[in-house]
Amino acid sequence: MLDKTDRKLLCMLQEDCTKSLQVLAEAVNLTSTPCWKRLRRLEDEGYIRGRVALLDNQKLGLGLTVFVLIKTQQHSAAWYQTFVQLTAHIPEVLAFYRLAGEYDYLMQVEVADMNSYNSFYKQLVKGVPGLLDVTSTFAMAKIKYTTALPVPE
Amino acid sequence: MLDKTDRKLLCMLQEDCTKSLQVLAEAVNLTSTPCWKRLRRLEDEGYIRGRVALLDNQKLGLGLTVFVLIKTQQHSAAWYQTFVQLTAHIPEVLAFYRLAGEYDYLMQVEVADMNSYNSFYKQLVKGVPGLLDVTSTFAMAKIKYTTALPVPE
DNA sequence: AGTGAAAGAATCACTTA
DNA sequence: TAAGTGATTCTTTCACT
Repeated sequence: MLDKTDRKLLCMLQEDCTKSLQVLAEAVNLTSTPCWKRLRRLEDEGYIRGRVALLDNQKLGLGLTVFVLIKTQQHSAAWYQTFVQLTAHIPEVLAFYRLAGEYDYLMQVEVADMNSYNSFYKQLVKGVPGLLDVTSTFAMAKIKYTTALPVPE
Repeated sequence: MLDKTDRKLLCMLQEDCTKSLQVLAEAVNLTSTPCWKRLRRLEDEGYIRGRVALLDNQKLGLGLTVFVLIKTQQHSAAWYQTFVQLTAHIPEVLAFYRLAGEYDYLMQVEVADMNSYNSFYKQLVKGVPGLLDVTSTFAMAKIKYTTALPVPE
């Protein structure tokens, strides 16, 4: 279980994981060793999945975010396998969820422009048979995007 | 502009930013100093937005991902301000996009369970007047979720 | 782009409450 | 069981080549 100190550490690290042990330790009124032991425990127990660098979409020339809503009639395990194989490994697909509701799947796709999206789209509908409805919804503005989860009390 | 070495460094760091300079440098056939200078440049020029720890939803008791599709008739700047103020600062809202198409906004919300989502939902529809259609779509499975952007050639 | 030195941070064995 | 000290080792950073 997590105490208040653990939660504070997790919050700080999901904002910025370059903070040094010293800084983290001071913030929770510890010295570096007990703080380090906590971090290691949080990592070992799986609270921390990893530490990553976040890159800038625009700088990389990725100007277009598309949300793809998909309906299908195929519900066999084999079809699902193929679908996931063909799509989840495409680097432009950042997120991919199976949904409950009107649509069966939601995909977040990051591409350079409409041209690139067109290529992706063709690849998708050609590669995966049995897609009933593929609705592409384009993002006009990114109001918020964070990787920081709400850390409960 | 980015050369092949820069791109490789960016790719490695968006997988795991705890890699030491030595490891990174070896991977791109450099010694640590020139490698470090590149990283600093990539950071200064804004290619790297930050380095963060990724936490585990389940471990934090966040078992429910909801995508909220919103239609509105309000399009004034003032209304938009209020809407964004009231929603973007809610920690359960991880992502929030303005869309082109049938729906006006898409929100990704991470909560513990249906109960918590109910609270969030009530807070949303009470706090923000003029929401025409708020469709909550629940994720059944997370097939893919990555923060790693495709790094172009 | 590289060398080598200096500064800084993480890690650990051991001690204390 | 949790925190602290101090030594060791590993990393980052920088002046200089």
